[in-house]
Amino acid sequence: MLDIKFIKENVDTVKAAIKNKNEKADIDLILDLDEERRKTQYKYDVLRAEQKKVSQLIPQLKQQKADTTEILAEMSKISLDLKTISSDLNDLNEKLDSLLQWVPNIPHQDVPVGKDETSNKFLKEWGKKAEFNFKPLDHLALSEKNNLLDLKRVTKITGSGFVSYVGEGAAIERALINFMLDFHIKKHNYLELSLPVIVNRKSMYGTGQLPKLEEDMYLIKEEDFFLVPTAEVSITNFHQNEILSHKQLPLKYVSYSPCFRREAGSYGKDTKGLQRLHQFNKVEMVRLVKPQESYQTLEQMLIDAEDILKALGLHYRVVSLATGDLSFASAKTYDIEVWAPGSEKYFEVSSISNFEDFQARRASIRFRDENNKVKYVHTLNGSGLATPRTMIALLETYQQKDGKIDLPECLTSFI
RNA sequence: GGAGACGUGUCCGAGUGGCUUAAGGAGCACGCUUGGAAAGCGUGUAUACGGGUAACUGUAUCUAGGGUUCAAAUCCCUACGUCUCCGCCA
Repeated sequence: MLDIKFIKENVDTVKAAIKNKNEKADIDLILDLDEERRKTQYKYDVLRAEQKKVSQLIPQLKQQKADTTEILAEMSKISLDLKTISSDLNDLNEKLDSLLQWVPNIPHQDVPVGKDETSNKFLKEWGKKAEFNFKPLDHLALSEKNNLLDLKRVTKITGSGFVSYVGEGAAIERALINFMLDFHIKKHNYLELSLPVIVNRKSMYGTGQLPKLEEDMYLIKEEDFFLVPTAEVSITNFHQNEILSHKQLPLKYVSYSPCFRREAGSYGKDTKGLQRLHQFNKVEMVRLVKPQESYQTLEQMLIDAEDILKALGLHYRVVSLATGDLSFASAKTYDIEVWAPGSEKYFEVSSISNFEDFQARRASIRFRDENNKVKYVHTLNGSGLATPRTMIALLETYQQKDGKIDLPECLTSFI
């Protein structure tokens, strides 16, 4: 959510952001409504002040046995007027609020402008594409050889777009999760949280998944609850509606969770194996920081995620997302893409974003600074990492000629 | 799922329709006092949106949303949450 004052003072910036992010939001209508709301609020305040003043006189008048018929009649009229005005005010607030929900965050000035991922900017890479003296297999062939996954039976339990890890496959996935969690906790000093993966509507608004992505979410109708598409939702909303002390900041959290995505609109895309799933596991990092620290923190979180791939010895590259590829709530995002030699493709395994105060405003997460001023925190999150695609790269990179997988030592100690 | 109790500020806690401008206490901050500390004393202590150069000031917020009333923390309805008991299930 953007501050209405900010919108008012930066109309052109906001309109440009909406256009560059391929969003639709009617800023002119918002400004008109805000003006009207302000006027209505003032009318209400004045009349209400009058009502309170006179109401306080009534008991005195009654005590003096004065005739209050006339004054009561007058007050009755004020009361009615107030009702009308306050219902207008409610309508205006509601309308304004629902429009503001659709205004995306402003991209940071460093973010390349462009309408889709073809404008993403290459930043750096680490390691080299693995080379083989035989023709490397892709992860599907490898998992078949080693019996790591079952992609057929799983459709009986649920349907397509789900995976079952079997035997050593399940062990590898579990090792990955434990390895990553441990790494962030011990080496990067994050605090582990284990939170619900079922959240209410308010939380989904808080982190900005709603209203835009409702179609992409699994909904539990009876309760109006959602399955989280990422642990970011649970972690960030952990502090929903709080005023923290500056002494508590920065907060660094890491959490493992399954993630649920309907992937509506991407049927038939990347359906092969582990590429795109309705349910997958992910280790997620979230930080709440003071505003002046957030961009430095973004760089640190990128390094935290990179460290995992380095430890696993997987070649990757980092790109900075263009405005059109940026998520609704993000001001700046780095994607880490890992190389999978058998598939001969880079796969996105991490997305690290700075939301500045966009989520903090929606979820109302504030802090009292050194001068006792209440300000919004900045929120950031990053995958560290998503397991299925990491698994693809892992299997394909460490395959041997005989089709066996020779896993790096950092993982085998977790198996 | 059934029955009941409860929900007040940072926390505890008073408050059954107007004398509440939410008492009182604790905590916290600052000051006085002290060689230093503690105790004591004094002062301050929410958030949001308006108005004003400012001191200051108007409105809203007692879980949330509705209702009754000239007037609601207080009465009524609904939702949510917490706790207790019962039932059911791990």
